[in-house]
Amino acid sequence: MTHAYRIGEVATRTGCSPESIRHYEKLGLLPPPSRGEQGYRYYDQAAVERISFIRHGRHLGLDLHSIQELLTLSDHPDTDCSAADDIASRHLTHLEARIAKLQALADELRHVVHQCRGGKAADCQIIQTLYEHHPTCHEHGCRDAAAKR
Amino acid sequence: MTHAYRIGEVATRTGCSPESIRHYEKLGLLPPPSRGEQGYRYYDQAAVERISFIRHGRHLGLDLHSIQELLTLSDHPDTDCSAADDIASRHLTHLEARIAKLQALADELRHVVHQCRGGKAADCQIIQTLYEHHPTCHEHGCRDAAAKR
DNA sequence: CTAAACCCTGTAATCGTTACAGGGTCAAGC
DNA sequence: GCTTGACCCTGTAACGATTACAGGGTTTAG
Repeated sequence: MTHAYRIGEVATRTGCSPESIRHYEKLGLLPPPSRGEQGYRYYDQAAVERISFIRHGRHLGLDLHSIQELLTLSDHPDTDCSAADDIASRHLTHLEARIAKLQALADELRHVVHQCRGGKAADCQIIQTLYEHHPTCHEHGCRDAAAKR
Repeated sequence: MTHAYRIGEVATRTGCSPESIRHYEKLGLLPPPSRGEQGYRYYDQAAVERISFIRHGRHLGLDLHSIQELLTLSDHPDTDCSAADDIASRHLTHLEARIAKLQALADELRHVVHQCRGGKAADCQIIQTLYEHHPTCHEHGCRDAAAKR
């Protein structure tokens, strides 16, 4: 027996806001649900699971387009699913690149943080660095670049 | 002698697109430059350095609001610059949190990638995981969750 | 003198979500 | 009954930073 949930109930169950659910519908990730006499959306259990699927994908950082592709695969159970693996691998590669980049940024920031406690802005190392920053210089030893000014 | 550059030249020198430069002006990060008879913007060396400053800040992942604050500090050289340190520290903390989160996502993805080579979508572990994903379960050993279906 | 390359303004797109405005519907308590 | 609050509807705009137009004017090189 599959109950009929209104959008607010589904939102609670899935952790998705009603706005997001309507948004997914508009984008075509969700089939249009049945409507009550007053136009309210009514969802069955399958829809709840589909929304959870989307939610979990988002939680993993997948974009809605990738999730759409995965849903399409899921809708055709006889399809070869290596495409799913491709999507996940692609995303993983993308994540790793992003992590590496953020890691590099954090390292750069660590170099300049706590270098100007109590000083004046005119002497601030952080501000100086932004004016004179050379992308190739990541070492502590590069004083000449900072001394040029 | 400070030359007058048109926006395209400045774009080349700073690595910023002309659109971005105009955007920064509209947001108030750049003072309105002087204009030629035909309305062209003309920038001096100080403007080029200011745009480079913005560019470097963006390269570090700072948002334009933080950059705005840093520019204001820089415009008032007698101000105490501990605010600059706060901005950088705040951003570093934010970066580290984001890295940790992405790292966790990457770990989760690594668990599911390469689990369904050549199979059908109906049996795909990736798709199964998205339907049944439990945020608290990060271990390899949690088979019962996957076997419930 | 013409074509390419540049510049101008203003608007809309991107991505996913949130926040409205302006209106309708349903349950509870009085 | 009737009101109050919680819920739902649609449509539009905002967020942040950038990019991509459209539609028009200007400069520069061949």
